[in-house]
Amino acid sequence: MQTQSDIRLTPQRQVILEELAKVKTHPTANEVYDMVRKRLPRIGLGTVYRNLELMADNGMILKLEVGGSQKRFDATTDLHYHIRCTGCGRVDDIQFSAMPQLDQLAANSSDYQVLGHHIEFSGICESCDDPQEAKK
Amino acid sequence: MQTQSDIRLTPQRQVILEELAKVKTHPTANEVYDMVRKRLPRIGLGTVYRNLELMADNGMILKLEVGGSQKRFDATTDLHYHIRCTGCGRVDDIQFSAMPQLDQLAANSSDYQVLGHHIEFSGICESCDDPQEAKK
DNA sequence: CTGCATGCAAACCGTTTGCATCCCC
DNA sequence: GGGGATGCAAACGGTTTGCATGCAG
Repeated sequence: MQTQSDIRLTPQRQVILEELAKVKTHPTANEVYDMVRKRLPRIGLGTVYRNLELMADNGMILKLEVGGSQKRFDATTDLHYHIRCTGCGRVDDIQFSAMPQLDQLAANSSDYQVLGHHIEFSGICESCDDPQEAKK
Repeated sequence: MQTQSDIRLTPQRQVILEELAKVKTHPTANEVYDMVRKRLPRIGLGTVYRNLELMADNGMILKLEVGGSQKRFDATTDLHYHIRCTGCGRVDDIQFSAMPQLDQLAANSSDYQVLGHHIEFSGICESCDDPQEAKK
């Protein structure tokens, strides 16, 4: 919960940030790596992971811990929801207003100190909306 | 989306199911393995994974694709929400009624064929509610 | 000159899979 | 006897980490 005060903006970090901001998808670390590598061919995958993690901790970007085996990253940090295609795994934004009041409900019905929430819808995206692919 | 018609109830499967039903937590595959191993010492981890996966496909149990690196399993299959402790990673149920109407909202504001949703709250559980542990 | 950041490669961890054996129908 | 289920161990994919080098302050 720190601010971005103390993070040095190295070329690598800047490029990661720019490339992430450039896409509306929610790329995995590897996808970010691929995008960034076009501009910085010698960058290491470890650096990408380290910096994505660091920026997420700093609140500069969002780390999405959605279903599926890979984490995804999002340059848009305000509260919004996502939908994941059970066919191909892609993740899109859901365009309706967030419901911060849910946190209150949760706080009332648990012993936790509630910090926030995330809603993840699942469905079939247009490209996968083919009787064949639909399963699994 | 098949029914449990065609699944053979082997001793291993039965024990997995029983042990899972016995706990209110949402154990990871490894935790299930540990519980089951007390009764079936020779069971393999692969068998546990295979059967959890199979039962989830059959709708007999729920596979929770929550945040964090591990999948968790739940013997309660009706729609309900969860809260995950950012300190220790434990997952508890949230006791308020589900909101199936959210799916309609999502359907209206996306090009997906919406299948369902899950809400995951995050917070600090009682045991971790110690200024020291709270971070990270 | 000092420390943080990087590239690289090896390690790690959760999960999946191939295979030989076993057991139930 | 045949097909699925099991135990075991090796492979796998995504992520993390140790380490030597590089670069900025």
